[in-house]
Amino acid sequence: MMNDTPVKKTLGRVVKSTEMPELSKPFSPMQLAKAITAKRTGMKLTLVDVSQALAISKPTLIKIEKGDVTVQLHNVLKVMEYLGLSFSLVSDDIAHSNEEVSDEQWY
Amino acid sequence: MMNDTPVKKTLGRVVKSTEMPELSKPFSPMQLAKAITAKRTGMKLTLVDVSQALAISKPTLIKIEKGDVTVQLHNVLKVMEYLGLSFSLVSDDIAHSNEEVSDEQWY
DNA sequence: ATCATTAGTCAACTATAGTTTACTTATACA
DNA sequence: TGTATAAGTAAACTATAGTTGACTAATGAT
Repeated sequence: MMNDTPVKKTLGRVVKSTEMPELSKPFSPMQLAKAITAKRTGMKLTLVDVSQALAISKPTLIKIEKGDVTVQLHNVLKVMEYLGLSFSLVSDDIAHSNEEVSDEQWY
Repeated sequence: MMNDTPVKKTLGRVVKSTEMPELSKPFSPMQLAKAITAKRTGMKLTLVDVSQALAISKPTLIKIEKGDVTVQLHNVLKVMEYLGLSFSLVSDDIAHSNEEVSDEQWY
């Protein structure tokens, strides 16, 4: 199954651009990792590009893109912001569903 | 403005339950921190409760609940999972908006 | 087949996150 | 107001994430 698409690079070079994972699926460190790699390659940036721009070492960046969670939240957030990725918080509220729908009258 | 609501604790004790932040607003470390505290207090768990359950020290937990980002992603995720919180990935796609809306016919 | 360029690994070192223990402050209840 | 419980802080120590520099492995172009 062909999962990668070649994309033109700045200097006229072609690089494998890894595919963006399904953002709708439940969050996992690997999903995050893949999204980061996909974004970076899609933006035609090398590990060194990002590494230099954010003052993060290449090995650390690689850890992040491998889904290693033993990294500082700080570093992950820096990378995400730089690449235009963000989180959204999801709470397992176990449905307040019906009772106490609101203080407001809605009908 | 009254921002906290007292809630019955397991041993018949009343504790300030901090309010859940707006999950719809843009993500920030502080939003995450507040959501975690809100969840924990809402579940009537003490810092020590969580700290022991997850084998994370109290100081580290406090760092997390203060929005300090110099903590391991690993620890943040453990706490979130335990409390029933999760992330959802958001990508600033800079609108593919119009062109190539979909492969499918939708009208 | 060779040459750039990028990705990924490794080892030694440095920086700092995380732990433990103890203490202080705040909160709720009697 | 005193007491129990929880939150938060501080310091010394330990564990480990992160860095640097050099090296190897892929990948794509010519």
